[in-house]
Amino acid sequence: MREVVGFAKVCPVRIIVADCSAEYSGRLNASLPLAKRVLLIKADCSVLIFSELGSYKPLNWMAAPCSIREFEPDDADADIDTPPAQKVLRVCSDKSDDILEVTVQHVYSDSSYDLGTDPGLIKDGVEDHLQRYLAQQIERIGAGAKLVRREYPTPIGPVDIMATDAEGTHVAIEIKRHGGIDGVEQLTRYCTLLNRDPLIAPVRGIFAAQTITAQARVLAGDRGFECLILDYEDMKGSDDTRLRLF
Amino acid sequence: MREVVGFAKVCPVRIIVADCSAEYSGRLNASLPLAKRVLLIKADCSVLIFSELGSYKPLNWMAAPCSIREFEPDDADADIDTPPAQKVLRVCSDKSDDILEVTVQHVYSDSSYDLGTDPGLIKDGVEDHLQRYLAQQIERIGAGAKLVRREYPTPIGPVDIMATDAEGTHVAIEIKRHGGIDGVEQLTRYCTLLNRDPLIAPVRGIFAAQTITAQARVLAGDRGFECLILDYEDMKGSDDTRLRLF
DNA sequence: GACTTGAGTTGGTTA
DNA sequence: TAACCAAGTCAAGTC
Repeated sequence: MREVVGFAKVCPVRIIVADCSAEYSGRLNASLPLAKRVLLIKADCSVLIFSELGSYKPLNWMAAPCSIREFEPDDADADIDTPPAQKVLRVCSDKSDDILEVTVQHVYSDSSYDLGTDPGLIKDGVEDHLQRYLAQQIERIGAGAKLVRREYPTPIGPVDIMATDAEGTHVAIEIKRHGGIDGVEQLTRYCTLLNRDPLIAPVRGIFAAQTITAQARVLAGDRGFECLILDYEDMKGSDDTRLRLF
Repeated sequence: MREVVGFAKVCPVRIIVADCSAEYSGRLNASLPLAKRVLLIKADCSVLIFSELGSYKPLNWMAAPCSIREFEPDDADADIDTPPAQKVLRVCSDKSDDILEVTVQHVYSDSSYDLGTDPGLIKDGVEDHLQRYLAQQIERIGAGAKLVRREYPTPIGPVDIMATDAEGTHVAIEIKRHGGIDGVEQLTRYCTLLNRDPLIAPVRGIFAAQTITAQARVLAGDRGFECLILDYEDMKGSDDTRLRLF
């Protein structure tokens, strides 16, 4: 095969529609049989291979930073039985020994565009809001509760919310959008640690989430934690920050 | 705005390069300022918006199943100061009330392709394979070891591999490709539970992975677990399933 | 730079 | 169908 030099320098973004097959070798090996697909080669040389269906995840890809070398077959590669591969893109990761090799058979379209730098996405997250709302509306864990602070620091990471209940007992709250076993484990680690501190012990644990899986609920019960279902819309409706504007 | 009918029926895959802005509203709100980007609209009407950089994840997207309606501005929308939007794509999820609205200002390219169904990806080297090989080659945990079964069921989920060692002591094995603290916690849960059963106790724990983080290693040691590094290529080389073919 | 945690996670398998 | 778990997860924040 003859190497074609300077591939990546043509243009920032290249879109190819072609019959292709691909082999990935790295943390796993993955093989993609010949089919018509969309190849997206971005400015950082990352490569994405898409089919007609499926989510935003490509069938196969190479993440940046990586390098691309392009090969064309010489006559020696010619074979009567199989149509000649028009080109091979060998994409090598710069960080590891991952390799994605794309063999392109027939090209339906190949075009390049300069998009320029992207101003980026502005997000307005939900999990963070759950935490903020519950901190604002801390009596949802029980009348007389008081907020100590959000993101209460410990040596093993911040507790989402630290509060005290009506009796003045400390309450550590772990918040999740969707509560699974992992979240209970996390809360366990915090409570175990906090209960070693005579200034803070005893510490109650509350596992708060919009939804909690059955297994997590059982585990939480086993660990002596209370489960609290959070109704996002309800909390949003009770939000009093709007009132503060007046 | 005037609605353009039948958008999604044009062709399975549509690739648009255009100046566009986008607003997503759903589990969170996300806003994308005007910039030149690549839009990929797949056969299932899912929409992906890419910039020049970043990983395989689009800046913004809508997952299938969803519906697309396309609008064009009428004269009433004309504005002297701002260039007129050429079109608006309103993408609505069929399952939830998620909406992605893409405003397209200037189109550099707009083409469609019929890719056909994809034969799909063939993978090799995922956790399942590690598990299968270790079950086959169970003496990697020590001479005289015997496999009890893979996916050994417990009330809190299946143990990856249950075995016995040369002395007949039960051994619970948790397998990960990359071993972190979570995996050790998982193994801890299993062993704690299993050790309560007088018919099974005592149970040794082995944390087996291709790589194990230093912290997980310390935690595993603290819990009395043995760590075992798995060499996938070596295990694959020792695979005896090929021999069974003869 | 390694590790931890969340994600509009996505995807697959099983009960 | 729902729940659980793995992912070539990715990406952000922290240590």
